Amino acid sequence: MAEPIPIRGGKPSGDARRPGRAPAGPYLYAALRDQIVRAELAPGERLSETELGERLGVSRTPIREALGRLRDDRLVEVRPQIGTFVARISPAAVSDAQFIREALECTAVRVAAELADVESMAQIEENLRAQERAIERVDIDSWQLLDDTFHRNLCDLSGHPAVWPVNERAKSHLNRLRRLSLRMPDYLSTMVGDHRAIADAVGGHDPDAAEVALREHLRAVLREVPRIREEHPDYFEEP
Amino acid sequence: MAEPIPIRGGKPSGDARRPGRAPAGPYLYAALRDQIVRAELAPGERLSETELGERLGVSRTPIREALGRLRDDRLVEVRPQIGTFVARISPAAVSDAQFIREALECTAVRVAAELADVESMAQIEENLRAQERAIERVDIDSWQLLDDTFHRNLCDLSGHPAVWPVNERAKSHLNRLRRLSLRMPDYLSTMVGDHRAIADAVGGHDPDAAEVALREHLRAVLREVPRIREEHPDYFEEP
DNA sequence: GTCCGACCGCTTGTATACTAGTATTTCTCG
DNA sequence: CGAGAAATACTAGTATACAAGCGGTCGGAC
Repeated sequence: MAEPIPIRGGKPSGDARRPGRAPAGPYLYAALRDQIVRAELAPGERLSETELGERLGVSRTPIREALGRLRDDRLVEVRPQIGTFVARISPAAVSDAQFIREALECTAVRVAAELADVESMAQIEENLRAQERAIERVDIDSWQLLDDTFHRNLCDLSGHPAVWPVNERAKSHLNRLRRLSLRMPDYLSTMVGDHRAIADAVGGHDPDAAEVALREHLRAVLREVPRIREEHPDYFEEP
Repeated sequence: MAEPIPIRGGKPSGDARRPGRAPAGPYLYAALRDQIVRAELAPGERLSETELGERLGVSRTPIREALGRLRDDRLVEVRPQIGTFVARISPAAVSDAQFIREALECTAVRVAAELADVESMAQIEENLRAQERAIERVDIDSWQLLDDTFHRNLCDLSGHPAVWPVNERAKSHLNRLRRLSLRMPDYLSTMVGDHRAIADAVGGHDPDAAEVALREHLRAVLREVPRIREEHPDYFEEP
């Protein structure tokens, strides 16, 4: 697992300190969530607060705060007195997350298509070019960040910045699948092609076309589920 | 404020114990959220973890857990070393919450209208009758619970039970306004009339009519905002 | 050989203590 | 009398200790 996170109040590990000495909870939450999404903490794996604290160089208290949020996100399951377990991927939870994601992002993209101005489209264009550069470098990590930024920018273009945080947490299960999808050949090029189609519809002020393109794009990951399940049956809940 | 909450581990206050001795955090979260929604904890009011713990008969730890979730819901703002403040109602947050609520509930009701069967409609009918009885008794608390159940049942009818918890947390700001709306004469009768129109469209398997009726219904509370703001200007953020 | 009870090791939930930061109040000096 | 500095009181964040519960193991009895 990761080396101890340098944060305020934690036992010194080397002299590395996080700039600004921000509270540890949010940082730990992001770090643990990322490890779960990347399957570095495998579905079904048993965690303990004490052990996580020792590994990350902090006491149980900020670990508990982070795990509390992960429990809210349904990424871990806490069983009192037994332990904390990385949640397995539930087909029902995936279906629910997909429903929420489509409802939020497709509604937002319609409004974005109505409101899009030159400045917003320039920002989206820049993001698309960065995605293409990341693919040329086969830099999957960068591409994934840019992918998220693309979708976030569209949501924010609706004028409702609170949509993205809600969407992001609701789609945690999908993020796990998306991460597992990335190793398919030509997958990223297909994704960027979809992104360009969506951007063209938004820039052309066509809400219907934007929604259709986005909905189709969002469903791509679901088509990967059977293959992912075949490669990683232990990642999934029993049906 | 409320008398101490009987929970596991807390200092005994009388001998009342909650059945099953469940953890305190979720209970405190619900209690504090309810007090914020009811404006019993006024917007802008300064809380401290120590004081809340003393009032509620528990240590700071479960209070912190509850406040962490309330912070996620944007119902409180935590300023380290200064205090925790009940969030004022932000017009932008209200607008965002309304957007999310419409996106989720209107998408869900369309699916519900397609899937509704006799058993589901019977459950919704029973809820509507209970709403009418609550209005006859002028029992606003019961009605509000039934109102939530009505909307929840519609969401659940989409086959995606995860929608409601996401929606419920996202619309916390709207709940505050809904609570403040209830004292209008004839408001509840209008609400139940809307509910019946929605139910009729769902039962009639008419997704378009169900969405239109629900969207109009959901927007009713926004029309109350100017009056609420006039009566309680201190509840709102500066524009 | 099987079953049951006791014990141990681990867990989470909560209480308490410590630390660092912030704001307010009080005191001193010009 | 006002301004600035120092002291004080409060806060949240984190570390640590204690309590209760759960599951597994081992030993004794049948």
